[in-house]
Amino acid sequence: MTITDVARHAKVSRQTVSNVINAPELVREGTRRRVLESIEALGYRASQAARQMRTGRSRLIATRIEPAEDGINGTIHDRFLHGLTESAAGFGYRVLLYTAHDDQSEIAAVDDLLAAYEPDAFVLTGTHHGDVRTAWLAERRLPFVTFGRPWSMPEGPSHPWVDVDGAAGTAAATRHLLDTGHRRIGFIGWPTGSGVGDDRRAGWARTLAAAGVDPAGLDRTTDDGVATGEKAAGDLLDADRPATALLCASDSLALGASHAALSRGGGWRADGGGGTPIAVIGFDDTSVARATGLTSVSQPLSEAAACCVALLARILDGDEASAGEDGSATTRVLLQPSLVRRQSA
Amino acid sequence: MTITDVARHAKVSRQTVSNVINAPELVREGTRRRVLESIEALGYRASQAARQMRTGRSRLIATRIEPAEDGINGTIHDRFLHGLTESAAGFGYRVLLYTAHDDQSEIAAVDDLLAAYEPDAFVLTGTHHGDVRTAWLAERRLPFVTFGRPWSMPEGPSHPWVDVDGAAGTAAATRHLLDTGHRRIGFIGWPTGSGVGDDRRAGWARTLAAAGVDPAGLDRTTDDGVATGEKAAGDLLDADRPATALLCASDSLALGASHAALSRGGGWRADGGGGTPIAVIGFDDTSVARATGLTSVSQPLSEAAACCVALLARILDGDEASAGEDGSATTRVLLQPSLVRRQSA
DNA sequence: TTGAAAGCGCTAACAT
DNA sequence: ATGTTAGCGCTTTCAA
Repeated sequence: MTITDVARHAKVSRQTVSNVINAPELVREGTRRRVLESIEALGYRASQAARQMRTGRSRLIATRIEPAEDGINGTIHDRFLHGLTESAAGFGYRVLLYTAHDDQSEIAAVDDLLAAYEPDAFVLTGTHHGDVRTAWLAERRLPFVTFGRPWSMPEGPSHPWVDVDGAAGTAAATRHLLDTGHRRIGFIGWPTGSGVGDDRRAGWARTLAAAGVDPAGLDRTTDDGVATGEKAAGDLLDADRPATALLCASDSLALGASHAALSRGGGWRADGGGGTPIAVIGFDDTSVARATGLTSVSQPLSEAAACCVALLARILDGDEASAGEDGSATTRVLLQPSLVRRQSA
Repeated sequence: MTITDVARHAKVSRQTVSNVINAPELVREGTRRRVLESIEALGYRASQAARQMRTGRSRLIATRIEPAEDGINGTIHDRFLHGLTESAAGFGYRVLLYTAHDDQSEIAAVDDLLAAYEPDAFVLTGTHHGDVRTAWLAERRLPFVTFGRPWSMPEGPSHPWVDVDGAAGTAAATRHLLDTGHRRIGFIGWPTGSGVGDDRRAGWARTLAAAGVDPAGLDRTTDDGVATGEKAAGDLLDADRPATALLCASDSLALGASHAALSRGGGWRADGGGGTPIAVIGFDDTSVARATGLTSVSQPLSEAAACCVALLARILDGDEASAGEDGSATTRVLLQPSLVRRQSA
């Protein structure tokens, strides 16, 4: 089933069929309809390989699939990937997967892919300080978008990115806790330097400051995990001036925190028990949060994925009309997360 | 960077370079080394598109990415996908994604993909009774493997598949509970007819039978979910002859069950409280199980993915030598799950 | 063992 | 508005 078959069926030349597909305005109405009917009748679809040879475009977007590392937080990558695949299809692109375990091996994987499959663009996730991947891609003038801000851009021209405003998320969560009457709102986050983590902490800190609450002794730093979260929460709850609410940088930490609250008789699951229950809020709205009734900050992942694809489509399919003055005006998207309220806060 | 550049660099004809890559035994040692050096030096890799035009092989494996539906159990698909991508790369294949929301739309997606990208094979997940996808693919003689048994094959020739022996998993879990002294071991599973669910229930039932334990009043059927699991577990725990252990068809159900146990003071998290704690075991060893200390039956997902790829590679790269008498001897793989013991049982 | 010729299906440039 | 020509990079004959 080739373009020649269609041409024969529609009694036109091969080229006319090609024109109907790629430059319909060049073909007379009647001819076009006849060709389209033939295409329909024969169920023809252009071979991507042949097309790629000619045009140099593969209509493939490559992205890395992560090992679902930590388990709880890994699930968000899954949702992002699904959104990406769906949105890409809408623009006539397909998603090609590769694996890697660090920046360097990802560069190697990208290089490999490039030579063989020539993906038109890349979507990078998990940007971090000192990310060498973006520079590598930028140097080679390869089209790409990151899901995640460039956390350490030494000035210079940036690249297109989509991200979720984590600080706004924790700020909203903190505000909610303040509104519920809490003053001693603890924060359990990751060690300084992680970009994402610092951002989330910042939203909490600035909201507390704006409300005139002293954050002294309310900030805890720990690696991600349920056990570490439980320990840090224990710290905050057993302090001289104990926290009454715990905001966490991840659902893993929050799950641990709610265990700590529970074992001290102040958890939201400990029905009754006297006094206001200890509030706990997580981040990412993972399956665990949904399943356990944990209030959590939710990232609009499908939307983020859709933005990534839209950005790429604009770059690749060169919609000149929408390019800003400097061409970079709308290549940065910061999406707002939302607080999903459940039983825990 | 084409094969011509390499030929020039190595001072041989284009064809010889191609032979070095595709039929090394035809090329004299010295020439081959020289060509390989040129390939290395230039960083050449064959264009997949051009190769595909000639050979009709895309070295692409297509699979569906699911919407991470239920949340908790969806994460296993993620892990499978990662394994698939990694294993495929080992055989020189890449994984191409598509989405669909039911059998019919999946067939449409596959059909679409086929015409444009010509993937060499498909990996189908989530087989079920009355699955129309496999028949569709088989009719067209398209290479594919399913992760999941054909649950309703009306005799006839089957297709290659890889699955995990769910019954063996629940059997092992039941045996473990029996060994720990439990006799009243309840099972909370999905409504009859789901293949996977029936299988898991069967392992429990036959192990109880083998131990001479009467299963009367110990079997509960409910849709998947945390809330439904909690309710069913409540039923079993509040019965005249209450269950002392709860085996569940999923981690979602198990999570609900452990909540029920907890609220009745018999949960494994209720330290002390007198008497043996109520044991709970889940299925799939998801992040939730890991995070909450839930004992769960673990599926070897990377291995399953590796088997899928290996099966496909054998079919596609036609390793005649390893083909059995009837060619189907080793196209069905049933992997054994393992019980991951944690605090809950 | 190596090289030359042909052609996979498509589209960009040019000719009609 | 439609048709003709050429060639993308590769591999499969076939010839040397």
